[in-house]
Amino acid sequence: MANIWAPLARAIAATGTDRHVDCLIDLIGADIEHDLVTVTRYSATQTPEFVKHRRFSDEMVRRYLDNYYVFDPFYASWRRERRLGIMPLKRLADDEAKRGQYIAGFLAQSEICDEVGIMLADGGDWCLGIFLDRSTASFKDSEITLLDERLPVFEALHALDIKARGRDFFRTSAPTGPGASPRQEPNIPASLWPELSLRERELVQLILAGHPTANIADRLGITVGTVKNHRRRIYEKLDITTERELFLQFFQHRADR
Amino acid sequence: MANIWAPLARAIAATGTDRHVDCLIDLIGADIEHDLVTVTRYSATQTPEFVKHRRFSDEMVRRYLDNYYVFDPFYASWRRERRLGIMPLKRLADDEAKRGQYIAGFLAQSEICDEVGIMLADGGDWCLGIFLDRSTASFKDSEITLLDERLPVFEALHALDIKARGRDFFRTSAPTGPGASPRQEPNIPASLWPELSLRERELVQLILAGHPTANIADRLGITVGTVKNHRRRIYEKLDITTERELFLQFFQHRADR
DNA sequence: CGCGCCATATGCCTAAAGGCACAATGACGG
DNA sequence: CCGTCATTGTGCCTTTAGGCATATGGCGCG
Repeated sequence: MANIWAPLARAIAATGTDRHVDCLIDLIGADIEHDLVTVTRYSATQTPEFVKHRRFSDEMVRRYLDNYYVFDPFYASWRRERRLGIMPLKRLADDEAKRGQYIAGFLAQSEICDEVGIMLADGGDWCLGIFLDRSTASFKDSEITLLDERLPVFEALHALDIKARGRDFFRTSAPTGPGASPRQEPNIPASLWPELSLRERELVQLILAGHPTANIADRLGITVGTVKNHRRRIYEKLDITTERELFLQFFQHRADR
Repeated sequence: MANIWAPLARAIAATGTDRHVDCLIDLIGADIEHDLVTVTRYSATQTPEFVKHRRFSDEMVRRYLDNYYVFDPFYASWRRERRLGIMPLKRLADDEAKRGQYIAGFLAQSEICDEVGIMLADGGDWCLGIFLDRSTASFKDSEITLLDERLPVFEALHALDIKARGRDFFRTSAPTGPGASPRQEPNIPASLWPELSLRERELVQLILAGHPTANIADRLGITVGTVKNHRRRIYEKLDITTERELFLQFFQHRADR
């Protein structure tokens, strides 16, 4: 336990730098024995990206991206459910045929007998999957519990890294609404207002683009009353009471960058 | 030990925000029993600043700043040695006469029997001192050791906060309350909207700063009707019809720079 | 002197946002 | 199963912004 503090301090200091992922791996694996690590990015709509590995073979990376990702139960889980958190391989209630192929084919060839994924939100419909792998012994429940306890720290570190890098979330095309028709719509970074749900972010995007409530209702196919409800909920979460304060918060965020 | 992870995640997420110091206090005191907390900033050349306290008295704050800081052994240590880290009161190899006065005078009046300082670099010749205080029992060596182990994490968090704020000197002034009271008001460049009169520019400044019509009327000593007239005139000149379009025009002007 | 601009004021009405309460449904986790 | 959250909906009321018209006085300019 005492050897967690140094990797933790390093991971904190490394947010926003190129060392972030490496330090995050060090932290996650600090007192969980493992034989190798793979880091992959999953999207709900695109093929996975292989980010990094430790003690894994480049040949197996190539095979994964060529073929085996199709059978990857973690990837399938992300596409189906978008679930974040600690995910042990043996808990994936996946299609048994696919999981069988993943284990018999890919994992066996990689000499992996068990795997646990740490799925962290990565902006948009992407997640970052950091996988600890074992060659001979399976992960114990106590080890999974340890990772579960520490998950909020991993998530906070990764969120901070995204924020420090200032990546934008929405990329919208040109709007064609009546009234306010700006040439350039405000983009809301993923790191801004993390307490908002996806729907609420959609609402905020339209509000900040200058659309009045009735127009937003039309666009989203909901009633004016529902838009008002969302507005109230958003204002509550952001501790404001008016639309103009929303503009100001956003303006301040932009001014701080 | 399991209850360190939630405050740790919160402290990570709070870096660069107004909540940083509060979350840092929560983290430091998470499983170290204490009765009250004081947070002070020391410079090698200026008088101390009292940043924040928990369960301490405003009267004692006043007395400290009026008089007792002169006898503060932590302050003296900082001025003399600039030493950072975990500093228990009983380890301060200070002038015994001064330490005696601090304990007999200030600490006794505050009903504090022991104190440990966590001294973090704060930019320039300043440090941030977060002090855990006990009223009845002294801090144990094992508790000090625990803080020593965790110090790199506290340091990394605070360094990250400084970096995120982009300031050489960290300043924790009173946070602004909810509502439209921005830290930084929009400035309207002279080249923007040259068709506006001086008075109209004054109005726009206040509108963009988030003030509603009634508030603007009060500030300028005119009636609500007059403010509305000005609004109408401004909107005519800028070929818009609503306040939100004014925000958008301004926002676009800023985005274009 | 007349005109236009600016700043200020009044009155009335409409549209829209905000405030509040309540309700239903589905998904998720303990 | 229960509680929580997100999403959607309804209704009623109040507050505020916007729309429109009119008026007055001061100032500068042709």
